[in-house]
Amino acid sequence: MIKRTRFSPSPTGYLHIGGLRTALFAYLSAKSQNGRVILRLEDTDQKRLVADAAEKMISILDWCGLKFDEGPVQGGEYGPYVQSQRREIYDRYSKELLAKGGAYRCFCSPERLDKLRSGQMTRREPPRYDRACRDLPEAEAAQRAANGERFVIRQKLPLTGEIRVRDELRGEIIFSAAELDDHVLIKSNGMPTYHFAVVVDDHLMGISEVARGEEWLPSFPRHILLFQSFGWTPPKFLHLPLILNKSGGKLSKRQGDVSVEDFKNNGYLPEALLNFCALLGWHPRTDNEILDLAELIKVFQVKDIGVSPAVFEDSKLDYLNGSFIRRKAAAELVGLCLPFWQKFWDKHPEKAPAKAPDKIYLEKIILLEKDRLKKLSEIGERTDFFFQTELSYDPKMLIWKNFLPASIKANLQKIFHWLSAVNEDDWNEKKLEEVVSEGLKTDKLGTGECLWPLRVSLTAQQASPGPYQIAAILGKNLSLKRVADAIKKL
RNA sequence: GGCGCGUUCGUCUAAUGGUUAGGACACCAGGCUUUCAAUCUGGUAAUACGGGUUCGAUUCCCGUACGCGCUACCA
Repeated sequence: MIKRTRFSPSPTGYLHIGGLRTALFAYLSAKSQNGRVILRLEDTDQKRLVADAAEKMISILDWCGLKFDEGPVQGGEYGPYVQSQRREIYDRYSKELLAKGGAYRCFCSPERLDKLRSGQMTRREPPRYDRACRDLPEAEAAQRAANGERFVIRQKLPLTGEIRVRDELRGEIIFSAAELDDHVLIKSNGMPTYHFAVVVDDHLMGISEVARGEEWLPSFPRHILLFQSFGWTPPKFLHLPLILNKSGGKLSKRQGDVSVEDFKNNGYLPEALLNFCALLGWHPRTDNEILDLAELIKVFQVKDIGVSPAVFEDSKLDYLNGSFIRRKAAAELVGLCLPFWQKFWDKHPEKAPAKAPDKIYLEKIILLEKDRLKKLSEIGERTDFFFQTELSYDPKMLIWKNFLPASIKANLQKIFHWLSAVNEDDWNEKKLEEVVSEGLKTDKLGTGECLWPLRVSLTAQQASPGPYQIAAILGKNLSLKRVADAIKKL
């Protein structure tokens, strides 16, 4: 039988890193076994819906590279894949459940329930529905409903005994029936709650394995019981450990960037995000941890997932991002960096190039920078000197260690002299290095006292790639102009 | 409060009833280097606590502590 998993977010906000990890594990679990992954939108709480959230969620999942086999956009034979469009289905099955005795109508008013709950709280009792309507005669309940009285449908749970459920990661978990209350399955507006919709949909959509957050563990027995009331075989369940922030708390927007969209805008690659999420609670059998989606699919195994919560700490994410940047070809990186360059130039118009730089020029720059880049968003700042004609900087920057300005000036003058002699056709990294090294040797000059000021004169930066590489890209005219400018400053 | 889940270097994690408790990131030191990266070499650093079981426990059991989750007509 083909494995079918699903990711079913609620479109009440942006996809965050925890959601991405859940999606990824569902995805990997299916894809590592040639299964299918389904995307389903759980929008049964109309009050909490956020405009555009569904669209954004779908597009960011797509950006991440997670391609679903069935879902709201691509359709499929088990649709619709949006719960709010499945009301008739839930209606039908709630009637069936009522008939089977697995549920009952409850006419209690919200006011009564509030009072009940607050009374229980003050008496330090666990807040629980008192099952007032559980034993209403069916004829009476049906009559009241027919009269238009508002009601909800509650699950009729066993009063005693224990409920044994199996989580694929933790093994058997035992709950006491007495701890569970008859929670709402169908709200008074006719919409199902999560508990009902998830069971009906997972069954109807042929889901064979559910990966979801650990926060669902407490309601897990209810779901199993519901499957049983319908006479359905439940799928396998994996409750993934939660992801915590650095201080051990819940991941939240206020703590910084948790939305995948933010990571995208800050220059992270989807490969790195996916790889990082995979490593949160899962580990490969081999020592190689740097894996893109295709590689993850190859080595992923459900049994390698751990059960303890993971703290989200982004230094490793930066490392992975750098690794994936280094893996990319220059041409592709240029395309990826372009929006970030543009953003930088928009913010610093004085540093923007006069005319749009050509692709070849950008590729050369990328080749120099890719080893140094941790995030694509750094590209503008790191490479600004490539696009300006005039550099402004403090002349002190040109000074190497304790050298005197006069001797630095003399060194730059020599370098200027040597470089001037290079033919424009020979102006390349190798030739420049040759010429300067030769000059240093004959004049018995140290490298630091010459190359440092040379590099600063070309870049106006404390840290950058080497001067030969930069000069080669800048060209003879601009390079010499910058050295001349530096000499004037001293 | 009740119920549930969890606890190995700072972080992500591996391993085993007997190991010098392994790897990765970060950090530190060194090599390469004009700088910064990349890269290479090395280093610091962990089994929450208390009881059992056992010849032996980090591993199995119990308890405690701590953390997290749930306790809605939210998901």
